[in-house]
Amino acid sequence: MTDNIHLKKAGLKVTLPRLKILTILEQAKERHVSAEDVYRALLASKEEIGLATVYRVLTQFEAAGIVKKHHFESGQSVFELDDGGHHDHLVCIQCSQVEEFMDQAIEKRQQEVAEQAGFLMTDHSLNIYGLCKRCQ
Amino acid sequence: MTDNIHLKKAGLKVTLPRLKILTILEQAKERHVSAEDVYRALLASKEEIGLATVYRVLTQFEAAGIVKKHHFESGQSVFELDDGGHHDHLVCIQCSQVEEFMDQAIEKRQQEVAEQAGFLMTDHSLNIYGLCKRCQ
DNA sequence: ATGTATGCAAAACATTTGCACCTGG
DNA sequence: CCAGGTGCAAATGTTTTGCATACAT
Repeated sequence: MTDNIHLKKAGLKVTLPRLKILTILEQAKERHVSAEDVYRALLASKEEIGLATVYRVLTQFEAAGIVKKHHFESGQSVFELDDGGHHDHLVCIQCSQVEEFMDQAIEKRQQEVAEQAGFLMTDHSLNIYGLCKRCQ
Repeated sequence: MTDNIHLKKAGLKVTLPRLKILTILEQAKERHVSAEDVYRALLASKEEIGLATVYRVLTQFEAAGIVKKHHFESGQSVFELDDGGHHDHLVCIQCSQVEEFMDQAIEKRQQEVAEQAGFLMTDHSLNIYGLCKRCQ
């Protein structure tokens, strides 16, 4: 299975917790999940994996470039599989659902703004908060 | 003094802690400060104000539109006086210094992106992370 | 075998809250 | 005087860590 390769390539031992967590991230209905979400999903599938391990594994995955971590307003961090493509987020303040978008014009202007300020941009995050279609 | 008016207009009693905290926000070298920063500044000026009060007052100030609260990557929230004008942020990942900017083209595109997705935008935050001039 | 991962419980943070006391209008 | 504000300590919610045990290679 391709998951093993993913992990090995990242220099991580192929362990059951890591595989399970990776599977959950791949099969989650919502692409953007919190550590707690992952933990609950593990419990639901009768896995004996501690919350501490979930945090440790997600942190390792982030360092390995397997997932991306975001800090929305909610207080807890959310993770999503990193498919390599950059995008920004629309976050519903009612149902917490997250949609992704990507706008070349904005990306370009950001780069220009950073340059103009003498900043060496390493990263950026743009989140639009509001009510999604269903919550209005 | 204009601070009293600020507070009264917000329906807040003019108390010593509130005045002191407002003064600190106005006189801070760095416009963007954490609750802890404010608390330390109070200690430095020999004020007997608890950290809980700092949080309470800052939260009230936010509700009253006196300050804005931001969640950068750092884990703690930072506050800045709200002068009414919207702007986004350039955050130095080394020295934590924050610069402000505002770009009409980006603002406009954001609005369009939200509309296109059927989102009713209530708020948005754009943060560019990187190394500031001095830290490169 | 052996170095790395894990589970559990405890610690560490940032922030909030309950409650008795104090204070501004 | 008295509603509202404050200080302190304890509670909360999230994330991290120490350590003895279990597991992958």
